Parts: sequence; structure tokens; C-alpha cells
Amino acid sequence: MNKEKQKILEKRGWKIGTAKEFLDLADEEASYIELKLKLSANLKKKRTKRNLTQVELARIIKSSQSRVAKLETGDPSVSLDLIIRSLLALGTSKKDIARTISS
Amino acid sequence: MNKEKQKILEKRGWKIGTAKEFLDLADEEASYIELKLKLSANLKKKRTKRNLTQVELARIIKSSQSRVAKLETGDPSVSLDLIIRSLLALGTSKKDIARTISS
DNA sequence: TGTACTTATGTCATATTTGACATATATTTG
DNA sequence: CAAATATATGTCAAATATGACATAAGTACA
Repeated sequence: MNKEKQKILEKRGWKIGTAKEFLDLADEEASYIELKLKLSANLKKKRTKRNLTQVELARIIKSSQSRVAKLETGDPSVSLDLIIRSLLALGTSKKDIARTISS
Repeated sequence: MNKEKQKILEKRGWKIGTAKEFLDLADEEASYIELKLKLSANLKKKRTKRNLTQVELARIIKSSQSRVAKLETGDPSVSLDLIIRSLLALGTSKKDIARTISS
């Protein structure tokens, strides 16, 4: 992971860690974050494709509009669990999730 | 999802929900749980293949033996985030994770 | 058998994630 | 343009996940 990418992620609120940790864990951490961001982007794509508003999706997953916004903007406060649950709630198949991850 | 499967999962500590909710959300919930269980099983497989003890893996992911045990036994208290992070810490590729999910 | 090693289970204080709310900022539509 | 609609951002109390610890239970092997 290059410095630029790290800066961008940190600006969005992701903590990559100190320099020392950075050397050890950065790659896994970056992979983990990228995985989440990919799935988040996919969620947004799926929702818009269905012409659903964030409010409507929030109702489906029993959450709130603001949380859906955070889900889709890749906010660090959002868990992978919630992302996956949301995708599944939109009828996303395991295969489709897998595709998104390995893309 | 059949009643049997629900009972088994509930016995292990998973809350599937009330009868009414069950009808609406059971399938997504079941998919979500199965996804976690599959990845957990894969984690255990990867660790043992490497001849690592739970204590050693705990060190690598900066956690504790007990949490690793919970990770591998599919304890409901374990997040997908931790499972994925752990897999990545063992050098699992996105492709491999994707494979596990769609299997 | 027993002793060392490994894994499972229970508990808990702390940390993180949650839905909800208010409100700011786009974006669309008339 | 303005009003309506949709999305983003900040905050917070409550819910959930966390590492750590103790200890039980299982496994290997002398």
C-alpha cells in the first residue's frame, strides 16, 4: 500500500495505524478496507438499480437513512456484518457477493 | 430454512427470532449465519494446515486464545469483520475468501 | 496412569457498532 | 429560481463485540 492511498483512507476516517504497525499490518488492513469498500459500492449499485431510496432500504433492513448513507459512503463505523446483511436483504446471492469480493 | 436447522443454530446460541420475523427474515439470516460458519471453518482449516496453535494465531491477530476458539467454533459473539481480518492475517487471498463464500 | 499441551466455555470491563435524531448538503422537479 | 426530495454528516445512548482472564474439557504421549 502506498502513502497516497493511506492518506486518502485516513482522510475518510480509517485508521491505518502507526508507522511501525503500518509496515507489519498495512497490507492486510488495506485488503480488509478495500473489501468493505467494494461491497459498500456494490450495495449502492444494487439499491439504485432497484430505484430504492436510502429511506426505503433502511426500512427493509430495519435501520435508518443515516446509517444507510454511512454504509454506502464506506464510513469506518460500519461493520462488514451490516454490509453483508444488507446485501443479502436485497436478495444478493452468495455467488454475487463472492464475485464482488474477488473483483 | 427448516425447523431442524433453526433448532441446531439456536442451540449454538444464534437467535433466529420470533415466528413472525422468522417468516420474513429467516432466509437472509440463515444465509448470513452460514456464510460466517463457512468462513470460520475455513479459518480453522487454514490454521491447522499451518500447524499453528490457537495461541499462536491469537498472537498474530493480536487477540486471545479464547477468542480464536470462539472464532473457530462459530460463536455468535464473533463478527464477520474479525473472521475476515483473521483470514487475511493468515495470508488468505480475496479469491480464496470468495471461493469459500460461494461454496 | 498422569503430565504437558491444546482447545472450549463462561464471564466481564472496555471498546466498537448500532439506530435514531437533527441538520447540512446535494439533486431533482415544477 | 424555489420547493420538494434525496443523500451526507455529526452526535449520542443503547446494543453488541472485544481481549483478557479463569477454568473446564479434550488430546497426545511418556
